[in-house]
Amino acid sequence: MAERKPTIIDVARAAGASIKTVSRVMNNERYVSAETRERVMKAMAELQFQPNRSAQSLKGDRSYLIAHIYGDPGGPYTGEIQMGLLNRCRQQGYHLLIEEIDYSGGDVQERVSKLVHQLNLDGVVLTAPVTDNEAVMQVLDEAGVPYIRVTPATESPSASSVRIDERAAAADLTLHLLAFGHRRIGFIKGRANHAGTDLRYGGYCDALREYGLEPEPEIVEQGGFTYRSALAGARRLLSLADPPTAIFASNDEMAAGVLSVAHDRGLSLPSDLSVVGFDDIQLSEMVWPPLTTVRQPIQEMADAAAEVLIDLLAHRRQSDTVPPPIAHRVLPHKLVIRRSTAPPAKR
Amino acid sequence: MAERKPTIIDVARAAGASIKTVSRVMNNERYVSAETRERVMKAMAELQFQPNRSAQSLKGDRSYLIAHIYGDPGGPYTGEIQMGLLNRCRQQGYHLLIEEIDYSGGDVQERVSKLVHQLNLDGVVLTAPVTDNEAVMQVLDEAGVPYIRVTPATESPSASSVRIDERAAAADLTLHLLAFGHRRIGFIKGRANHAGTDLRYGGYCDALREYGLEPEPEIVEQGGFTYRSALAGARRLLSLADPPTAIFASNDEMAAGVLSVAHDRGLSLPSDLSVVGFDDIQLSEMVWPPLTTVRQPIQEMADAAAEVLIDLLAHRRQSDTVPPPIAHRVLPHKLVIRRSTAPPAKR
DNA sequence: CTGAAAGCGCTTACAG
DNA sequence: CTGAAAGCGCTTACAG
Repeated sequence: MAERKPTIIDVARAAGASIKTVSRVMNNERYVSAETRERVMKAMAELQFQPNRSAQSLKGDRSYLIAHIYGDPGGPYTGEIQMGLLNRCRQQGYHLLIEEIDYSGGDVQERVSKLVHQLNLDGVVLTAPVTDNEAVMQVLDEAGVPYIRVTPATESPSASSVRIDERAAAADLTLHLLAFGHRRIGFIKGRANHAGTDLRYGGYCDALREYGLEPEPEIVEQGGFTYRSALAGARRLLSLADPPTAIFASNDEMAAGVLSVAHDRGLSLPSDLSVVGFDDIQLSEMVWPPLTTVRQPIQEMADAAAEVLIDLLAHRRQSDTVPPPIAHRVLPHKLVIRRSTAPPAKR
Repeated sequence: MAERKPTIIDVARAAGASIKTVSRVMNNERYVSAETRERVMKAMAELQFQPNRSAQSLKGDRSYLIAHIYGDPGGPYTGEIQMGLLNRCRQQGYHLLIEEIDYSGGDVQERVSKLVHQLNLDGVVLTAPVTDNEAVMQVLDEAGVPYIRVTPATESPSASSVRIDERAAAADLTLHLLAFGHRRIGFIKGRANHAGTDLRYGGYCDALREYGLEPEPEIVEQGGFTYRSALAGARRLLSLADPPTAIFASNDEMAAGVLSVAHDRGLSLPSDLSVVGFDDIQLSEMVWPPLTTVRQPIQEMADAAAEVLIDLLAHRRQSDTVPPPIAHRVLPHKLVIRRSTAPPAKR
């Protein structure tokens, strides 16, 4: 069974210094002579000393724990976000806790409060739709736990955020279809209460108007960001007497749903129907035809979020430095043209 | 900013009891009179008391932290595993930490050791390929941290495991193709050093032999469990003078790759080519045609893993009870027949 | 059934 | 630049 783990006392003894000095070295504080520092470092290495985070957390107030709070269980978006967060956290010695909250449930405040208080969380990353949850933000504000919002509906003056310009991205995608000659472009919306839903629809409308067109409610369907949620809408659109020649689905999973419905009807793609998605998750390459979509740099966004958050935490500990200002980063998106779009076939 | 959080002392004062008594109530220990227990519970509720996990962890030795250690970043399998773990952990008051280890990197031991010692992890869930990593298990054994293995290559007498019978599942899938009349069935293997790779290939061979056939190396390709890794093999198989009438890809992502290659060649599916995958991840419904595959109940496996682990932890704390025996659960798999398989077309 | 004391491994003021 | 003391909020023996 486990040997006794070395403590700061063992290190101090081995280095011939006080525990306070060891603590100083551990925390990279100033005022330790180079010589002493080296002796301590050597002792730490020899003993394979690893500070006990619980003890650090109890008196100090850092836990080295960052939580990702989200409400999109198992989705590919969440997976990619976590990959980005993980990379950055690991580099900086933080650990990542994942907390899915049942967004519809009423226990949201309580769960977040428990998390924060019991675990002494250092910081939190919020993704949609939790990124816009006032109750969650209130708990975090009251507890004084810093957080960063990924893709919030509106930027707040009190918390930093990372996003892409979803409206512009949706417009780019729509313009791509318009440039191909499509004039009747169906649209499938995302989940209500989700920031991206309105922004993407807004970008679609912007682009249509640029071409002197008005969105037609007849070819706009409600979806929910899942594959299944797009099926009914796609069927209705393709059953119209005058069906659209292209369909813009508000994310890639819904676009995959549109493709399935089209295949099922024996349409030949993309000549009979062009389809675009949004996000450029891995799925978009795996369906047939591969999706034209707009790439959100999800991992980079997550990485940037973690970076901003950790930077904030570092400054918090050094009360003599000026805290970094609230920042709202907008990362570049990119139109990715694959084989699911083409000029409309002549009728 | 945050009010001072109530501590056990505040609760004791409010309830007119000692802190030890409060501690007893918190930990559900015996020897507290019903009356006292109730007074304490009431005080805890009124003060919204939430025990500080760092303090509990420092002296006691539970952190309420369970880590999932894996080596398959961002894959859908990992996402579903985590959903299952999360559900169970939440119910039991545990939090889930995710630690992706760069499986090829050499720092595996060190990272796991850090995790365990710094964070006082209560337990660990291992999934493939880490589930078979001797170095990781050694660190955990030495540290005395309980762990459970999901789908290990071989069951060990010292750690519980959860799995499905992959060999039988692969045989079932192959028999399904054989029953349709396919006799030339290509196979794309998974990543080397991954337990599932050999088991799935083994099941394929078992089924062929049941029909008096021998596997032909000419139609067996090496893949790596990713979409891209299947493309080259699929192209080679379909370029043969006598191409297979069906292809068994060792997981769903690779099967999606096979479908893409087939579409690209203008084959009509499934009449020109039947394709099967393995796992039944969400993707399998989203491609065209939807994949015939075998369902691993990934979430249930994760749930069972967390359950077994947490049960173990509970017994550890009560030294007077007999620890639960090492268990190796085999969950049922299920053949899922969709539209990617059909009898071979006449030639 | 209940409680007073000591201590977990660190960090925070406070002195030198 | 360095260190001795106190304390974070709990739990573990140990007494009653």
